[in-house]
Amino acid sequence: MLLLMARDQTRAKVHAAALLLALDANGAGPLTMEGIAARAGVSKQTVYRSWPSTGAVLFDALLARSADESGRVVVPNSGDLSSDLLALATGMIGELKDPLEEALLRALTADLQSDAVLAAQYRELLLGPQLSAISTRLSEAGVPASGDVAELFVGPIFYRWLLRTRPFDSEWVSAHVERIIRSIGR
Amino acid sequence: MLLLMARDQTRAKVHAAALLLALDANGAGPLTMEGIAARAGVSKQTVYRSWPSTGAVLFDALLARSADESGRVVVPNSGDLSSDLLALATGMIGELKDPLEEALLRALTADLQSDAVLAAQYRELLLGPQLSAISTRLSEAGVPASGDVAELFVGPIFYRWLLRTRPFDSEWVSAHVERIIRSIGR
Amino acid sequence: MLLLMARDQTRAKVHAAALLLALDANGAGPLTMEGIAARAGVSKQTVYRSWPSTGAVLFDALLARSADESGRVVVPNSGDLSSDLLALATGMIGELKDPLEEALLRALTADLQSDAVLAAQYRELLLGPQLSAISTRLSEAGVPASGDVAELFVGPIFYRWLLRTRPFDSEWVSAHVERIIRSIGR
Amino acid sequence: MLLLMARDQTRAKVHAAALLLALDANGAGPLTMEGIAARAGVSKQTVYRSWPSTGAVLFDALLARSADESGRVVVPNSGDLSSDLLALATGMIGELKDPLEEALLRALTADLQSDAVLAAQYRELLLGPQLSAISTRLSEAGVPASGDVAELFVGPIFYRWLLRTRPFDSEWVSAHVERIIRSIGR
DNA sequence: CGATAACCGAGACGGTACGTCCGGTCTTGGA
DNA sequence: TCCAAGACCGGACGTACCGTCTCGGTTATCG
Repeated sequence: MLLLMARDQTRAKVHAAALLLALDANGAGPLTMEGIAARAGVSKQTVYRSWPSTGAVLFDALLARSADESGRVVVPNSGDLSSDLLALATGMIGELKDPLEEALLRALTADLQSDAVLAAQYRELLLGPQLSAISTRLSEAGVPASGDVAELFVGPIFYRWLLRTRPFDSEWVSAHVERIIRSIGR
Repeated sequence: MLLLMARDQTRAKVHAAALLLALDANGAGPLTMEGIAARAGVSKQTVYRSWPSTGAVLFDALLARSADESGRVVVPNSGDLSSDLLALATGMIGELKDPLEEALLRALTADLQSDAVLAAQYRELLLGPQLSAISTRLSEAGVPASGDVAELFVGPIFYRWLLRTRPFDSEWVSAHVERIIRSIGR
Repeated sequence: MLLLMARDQTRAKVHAAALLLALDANGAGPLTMEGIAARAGVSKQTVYRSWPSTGAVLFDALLARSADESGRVVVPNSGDLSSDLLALATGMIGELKDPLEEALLRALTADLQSDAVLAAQYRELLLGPQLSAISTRLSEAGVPASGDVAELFVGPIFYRWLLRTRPFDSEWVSAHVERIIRSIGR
Repeated sequence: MLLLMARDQTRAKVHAAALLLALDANGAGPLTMEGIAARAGVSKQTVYRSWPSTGAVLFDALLARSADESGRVVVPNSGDLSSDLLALATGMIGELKDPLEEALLRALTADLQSDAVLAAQYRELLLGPQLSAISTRLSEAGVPASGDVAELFVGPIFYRWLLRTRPFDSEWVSAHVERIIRSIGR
């Protein structure tokens, strides 16, 4: 007979509650521990037992999604760097535009500004691997200073998204990739 | 005869208090309206009369600094685009490293994530002009899609600063400028 | 040519505002200086110049009404003590039931509990004369300890009104007067 | 093993604080929720959780005293109505003169003027029973309209106390009882 | 008639208290 | 043994009034 481990069930409920709240309360509601507990039908203490802050809950929910989901954005490697970067950028932007993902990331980004520990974890567990993957793909194409180029590639996308300067359109994406390619200089 | 410009005096006191608090309470203290009022020796209502949130105070303080200070970072125009961009990047990074400026901008950036109105003002009054100035300088040098290139220039700097991926050093800066120049393609 | 003295005009406006506010905000609204000033279309300072508290405004308004109004309840003296007391009680109760008067008196009574100066003025200028008049009428009828009897007459009316134990009806009033007459004992 | 009855303890602390504050801040201090919480060493929210206003706290404290204290003023029944009323009046006046009781009742009476709910509870739970007890005692002595006579007895005492017209002395008390007896008319 | 002072509206200001929300900790009672 | 339920202290929220103050713009007496 299977006894469901209450803890995992609880964990899932809390994650779901955090995602929902981040989604519909984006901008307005500040996403509180109390709110998450209430939405998850769980006592506050249960939430505090496992996570120290709303940011930690969000981060954990994000990690869980990464693990679950097989459809994570992955750096393609077809041999043609230009088309691979285009596909990658399109994938990243698609993810950033997904309402749930967007709400989650914006809420989390706000928390990162005032939580150094969380920020470090974010860099190590999410950002780092992503940048490394891109950097590795560039290295394989013989690009020098591949880490810096990876940042050149990702930076403007992040900048546009975070500060909402202008919406993403496909012309911009392809022009951006072309500029990256040119910047490599052979 | 002394004419007290009561309002301006108050405004200055609040600005000063916000700057100080953003400075030494960076990370730890969450910069509260109550705290600002107390530090400024001013009643809470006086703060609320003029600003709806801590973010608004910070933003206003930042604007006041921009107006006051003649030493704002300005886009140089020596005729040599490469050296001008290098000077500009160095200036921007210097500003981002200034403890006071840094504390201010980080606190403000956190607030921007959950305050759409403030975010819009920030884009229009601070970011926009900066990007425009860079874009104009690029146009004068005959660079096409100068707005996009300006973002390509600024984006990675902002990315590194916000996510603290790696510190800025002079090698990176000059390599970054070179990549930008190459990306223009002719 | 008659030049209206601005001050009296102001005084009248403030009185009117206080009466209106006491009337419709009875129970709910706590009758504030700020509210009175706003309702009177007068600056706060103008109110404070002439009265130290809301209670003082109410009291002054009440005094002004007493002076103005010729129809004040007065102790009748027809020679028949019994019918005179009945007329007096009926008049007093009628006044207490008048919505404006009632609102005014209840608001004022509440203030009296926490303002000793105001309470003393109230006793001396309003209550005292009323009790004295009744006492005098009783004396003229040869009633001993007329002051105490006056209180015996007034006390239960006030008690019923203030604590709202039961509504006044005419049977009670005449029975009350009969009891007072009997209590005199010759 | 110690089981802390947390709630009751809190309740007691709040009651004690309210009594103390009503006592020494009588007249001057307006008895605030914040003050009660501070004096009780309790958070504001804890006070608001259980009572909606200072009046409610006072009323509850008064009720608790009534329940505790065996020495409540009680209507005596020796068979001699006159001496029983005298004892009763003396007891009531003694209680009204007790500084703690007086402070409590005056503060509460002020609140009653602007809180209809509280006023109703006061009538039903404290005044009503008192008047009923007196009325019952009068009925047993064959007094007609005993409820009205009870009010005739209590009204002037309350009137003197509330408006502080004159201090109570024993001559007045016995004269008052005599007048009540005479008013019954056989 | 034009100066001069008093009065007034408007409302900023330093405060105190309001009543609410949330952060974290701790206790209790039922499963 | 675990956990929901929720009381509890603390602190910030944003608002309402308090009573004081300065500011301009009328009035209305007086030189």
